[in-house]
Parts: sequence; C-alpha cells; structure tokens
Amino acid sequence: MDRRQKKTREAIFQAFTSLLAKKNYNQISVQEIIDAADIGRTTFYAHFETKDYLLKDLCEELFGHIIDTAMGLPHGHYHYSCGSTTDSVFLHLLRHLQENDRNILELLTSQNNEIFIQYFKNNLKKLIMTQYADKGLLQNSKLPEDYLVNHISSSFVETVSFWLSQGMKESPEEITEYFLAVIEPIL
Amino acid sequence: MDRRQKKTREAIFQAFTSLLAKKNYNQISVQEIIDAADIGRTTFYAHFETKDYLLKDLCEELFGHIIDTAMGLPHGHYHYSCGSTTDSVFLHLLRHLQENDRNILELLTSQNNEIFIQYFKNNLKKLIMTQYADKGLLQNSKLPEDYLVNHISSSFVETVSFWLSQGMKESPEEITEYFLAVIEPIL
DNA sequence: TATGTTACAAAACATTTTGTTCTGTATCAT
DNA sequence: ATGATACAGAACAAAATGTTTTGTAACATA
Repeated sequence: MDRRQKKTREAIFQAFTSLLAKKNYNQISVQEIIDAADIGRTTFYAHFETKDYLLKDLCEELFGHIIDTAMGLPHGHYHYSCGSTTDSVFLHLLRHLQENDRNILELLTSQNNEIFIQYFKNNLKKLIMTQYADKGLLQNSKLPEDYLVNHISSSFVETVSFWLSQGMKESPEEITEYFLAVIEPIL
Repeated sequence: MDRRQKKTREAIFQAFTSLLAKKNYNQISVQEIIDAADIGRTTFYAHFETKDYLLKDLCEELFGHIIDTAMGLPHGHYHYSCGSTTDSVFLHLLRHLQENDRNILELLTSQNNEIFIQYFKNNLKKLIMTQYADKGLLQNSKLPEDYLVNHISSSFVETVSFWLSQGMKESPEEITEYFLAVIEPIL
C-alpha cells in the first residue's frame, strides 16, 4: 500500500481512537476526526465513506489481527480439571490485550465499549469454531453447536469486559480460570 | 401525565420503532422521526433532548417494564436437574417476549439489535440479583458474585438473541432448557 | 533522472441536520 | 369560564455532510 495512504489511514485511526476515549461515538463528528487527524476534508472521504465504515474498518483491523495471531498459535485444548491453563488460547488473548496493542484498551474501556465488544465477539466466534467446533468438541452436548459457539464467545468477551471494568487487577491466569470455570462444566 | 403528552410521546416511540425496523439507528435523523410521528419540530425537542435520550427513554420503558413485571412474580428457584422449568422467571420472560408487547421483537431483531440487547442485559441484572444474588445462591462458587451476575445476565440475553435469530422456532420451554443447561452446572 | 500516476490540501459549494425562538391556537385540569 | 400547558408552524443561525474543482507533492517505474 502507498506510504501516504498508510500514514493518513493511521492518522485517522489514531484521531478516532483518542476521540472515542473522550466522548461517545454518536457525539463525534466527521469534522472533529478530520481536525484531530489534521488532514483535508476530501482525504477523509477518499478513505472512508462514512463514520460507520471507519468504525467497521478500525474494528476489523484491530480484532481481526488479535484473533488471527491467536489462530496461528499451536493450540491444544487443555481441560480445566487438569489445572493447566498456561497454554490456553484464551490466556494468550488476555496477555495480548494486556500489551495494549494499538490502544485497544482505550476502546474497550470507553463509554461506548459495547460497540467494540460486539466486534470482538464476532471475530472471536471464528476462533472458537477452530478451537472447539471444528474438532467436534461441541457435539457431545444436547445443545446446538451454534448456540454453544455463541455462548462461549460472548462469555469470554464478557469476562474480558469484567476484567477491564475492575481495572485489570487480576492476572490473566486468574481471569482464564474464571472463564474456564463457567465454560468447561457444560462441555 | 397529560393526555396530550402521552399521545405525542407514544407517537414518537412508535415512529422511532418502525424506523428502527427499517434502517440503522445512526442513519435515522430527528427530522425523519418528526415526520413519521407527524408532530411539530418544537414538540420533539420539548420531549427529548437528543435522539440518544429518546433511545434511552424508550429502552428503559420497554425493558424496565418487562423486568419489573417479572420481578413482581412469585419466584422460586427451580433446579434444572429437577426437570421442572415451568415456573422459571426466565420462562416467563420468554413468553412475555413472544407476545411482542409494544413491538419489542422488531427492535430485538433489527439490524441494530446490539443496542437493545445492551439495555435488556442491564435491566436483567437487577432481576438476577433478586433471583440469585440476594438469596446467597451465588456465594458457593469461587467466582466473584458480580462476575456471575453478569455472566448469567448476558448468557440469558444471548440465548434470547439466538432464539430470535433462528426465527423463534423453538418453544419457550426448550429455550429455557438451553439456558439452564449452561447456567445450572456452574452454580 | 525523467515521467506518468496517485494521494493529498484547500476552497468553494449545495444540502441536510440540528437546536432554538417566536407567535398563535387547541386542549387540558379545575 | 379560566388560567395553564402542550402543541403547530414558521423562521432562524449554526453546524455537519458530502461533492466538486484546481493545484501540488509524493509515489512507482523505466
């Protein structure tokens, strides 16, 4: 991609992110983003059709990246009762979040975090499907597979949300155990 | 409340609801709501400061009502393993939703349903606290109580969301069992 | 290094949206 | 019957949206 495009795209993302840390999505105007990113009006519209598409692109890049790196991991499925959570993909995700790559934490703790939570969850579903569903691990239950995939995904995202709302005082290992404690018993 | 106020408020809610069934929240302008409700511009702003407050008021009335009637119910906590789900508050909630009071289903199945899901969940937390937390039913677990309250609430709301996305082909009883199957084992 | 291409800035523009203010009228409770 | 209140309608300023045009700087490639 053209170096200039990349720079403005990044400037817009950065401006948008820092605005989102301050105020609600609906209260942010395209003009404010343009001013904060210090770009021309035409440039913004050359990159994004609307503010909604900007949000969509940002989230897909952000959560898509996190999930994709997690999918690339050598993963085994470790049972809670074994006591070993060190190799869980979920633990890896929590550690990745802790690094606050691209200020993702600012978004997930913003006033409007439901929007991002939603994107997070939808991307996570793909991961869950490769981790559980594709291996037939969800077929023992009497519950529909897509119901379980959704349940696991949303439960993890809610767990992350809980963690952040508490100021991340627990360790990733503890949080992983919280999560596995509500998921493992039903599998 | 004044009869006139009630009528316009209802007209606005109705117009807003039917618009939400057609397009995204962000793409609906106040002007469209005014036109659809067939009221004066001043009237709208006399009732609601912004579109966001309109959303907030609508949701609180809608979900607040559903939850409040459920809270007024004589409730016992029936264990899944007993096989009896007929008296569950959750079953009552599902039946209430099925009646489609005030077109709530249109909102919960709209493109933007995440917004309403969010309000639904937050109102549901109050109910969960009276159903479980206040009775000390969540203290046996090693998990924090507020973590569990959130987990149960979001799990139920996600269950409802799943139900609606599938076209509500399952019975409220079946859906209640789905839900209890993922919740009861962890209590 | 020269060249055609692409991304950008700046300004101007029409249009829409927002939120307020005013005046007059109909409806309300009493 | 009367005073209070909710409403409609119009007019308004300000801001936001989305597009068009023109000129310039950065780019990739030969």
